[in-house]
Amino acid sequence: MKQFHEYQNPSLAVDLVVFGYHDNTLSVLLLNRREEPFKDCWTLPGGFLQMNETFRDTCSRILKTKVGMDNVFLEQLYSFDDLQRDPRGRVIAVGYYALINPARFSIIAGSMANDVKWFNVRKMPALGFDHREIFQLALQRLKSKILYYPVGFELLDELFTITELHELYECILQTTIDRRNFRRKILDAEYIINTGTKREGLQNRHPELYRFNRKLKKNNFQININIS
Amino acid sequence: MKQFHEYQNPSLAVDLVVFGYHDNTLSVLLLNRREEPFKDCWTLPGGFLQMNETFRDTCSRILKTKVGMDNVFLEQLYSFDDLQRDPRGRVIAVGYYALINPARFSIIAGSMANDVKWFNVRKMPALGFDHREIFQLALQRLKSKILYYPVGFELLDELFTITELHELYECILQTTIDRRNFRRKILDAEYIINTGTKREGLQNRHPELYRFNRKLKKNNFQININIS
DNA sequence: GCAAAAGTGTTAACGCTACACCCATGG
DNA sequence: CCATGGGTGTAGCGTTAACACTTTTGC
Repeated sequence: MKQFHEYQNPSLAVDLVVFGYHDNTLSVLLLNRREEPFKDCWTLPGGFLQMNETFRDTCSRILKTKVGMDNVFLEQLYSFDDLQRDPRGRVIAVGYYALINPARFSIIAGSMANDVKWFNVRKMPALGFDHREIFQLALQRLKSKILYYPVGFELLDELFTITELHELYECILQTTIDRRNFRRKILDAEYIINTGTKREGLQNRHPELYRFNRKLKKNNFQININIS
Repeated sequence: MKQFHEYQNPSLAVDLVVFGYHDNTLSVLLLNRREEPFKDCWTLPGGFLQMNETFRDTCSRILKTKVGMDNVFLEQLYSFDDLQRDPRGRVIAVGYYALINPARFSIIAGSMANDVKWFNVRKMPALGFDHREIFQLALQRLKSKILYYPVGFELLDELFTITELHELYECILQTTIDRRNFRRKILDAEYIINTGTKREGLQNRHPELYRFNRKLKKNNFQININIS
């Protein structure tokens, strides 16, 4: 029998769909490649797995080195194994998506010049490799996840108003949701806690500030959408 | 820069959770290993990915050679990348689950002697590697999938009665579901088509036979469970 | 006719949608 | 005191859960 690592194995990469929410817009972080293949094309940030790394480790390393982010929400999406997906050879990619609050990091089209840029998810450029497929799966996953799991908090500040959370939901789901029904749903589910403080300095009534309830009980949560 | 495949890469394997339904019991196919590691332990069927294969190809090859099955429902579960998950070295496994109708295949504890056996999912033995984790994720996925997608048909015969489908749901979800409400839900969703024929030779009223409607419209399907 | 399972109908309770209304704030 | 958005309440509708009843078959 052959020794274990004498078999030829495909290369293993991680590709990241990094979602950020800012100014009522859901965006994804893209890199403009300097090298072939897909030179000068936009692609998802990604990198190869090293022997002593888990996928999460690789994701963290990429996020840290390429875009200066740390300690973010990460979830595995799917593994992409098409034989032709990388012109350099057999590369299998494990897709992950990350949710980050752009306000926490300073690289909004910053340090890496034109290399790194946020793109509105509704105005995506052509992507290299099979990254469009990965991106679309990530967006779809985010849409369904937010309906039954409190994932939106990763995209907002520590303290937020219900209106801000409401706008986030409308933005991600691309629908209108009744403001008052949304409020009741979210409060009933006990996903958020009233901090007692209010957002000051607005022209009108100061809304109450909430934070995410990390000790939530059960999955008694289901946003229903009104399509109109 | 190094050539592409000179990097050392982890080995890539596929592990399969093969579900079968028979006699009102949901079962999983396990193999008793002849070799180290985990010699004489029960494990999920699995195998290494070859350079010219997709994961699905690998799954099909394993199903065909190890248990003689062909052309079955397959879905990717998750990729397992713990550094220590295989004592032989770094092996990354992509979990898949399959749904099969045991009646279609003859290897119910057959050709491979004591090697291959169905286990009731409620009475699983200890499993080698991290296979218990993979199995549990598969079972959980099946449970949630069956609530919104007509996946149960893969486990039944071509023609089936509503009662049989109902029993399948109760078995997988481990609850009781009101017979009459279940019938209405399933019929309203138009997931099944009345064939006009009836199951003959029973002691009581002959139930109508249905088959799966492959041209279903939309995801207007949601089984709700009554826990009692 | 009886037992057992299949098929059909009904009702009451609940949850959701679609609203109207009041409140707080700055200008 | 007006404009603007935040906060609260509620009526009506639709869906669902929880049932009872009838039908068909073999013995």
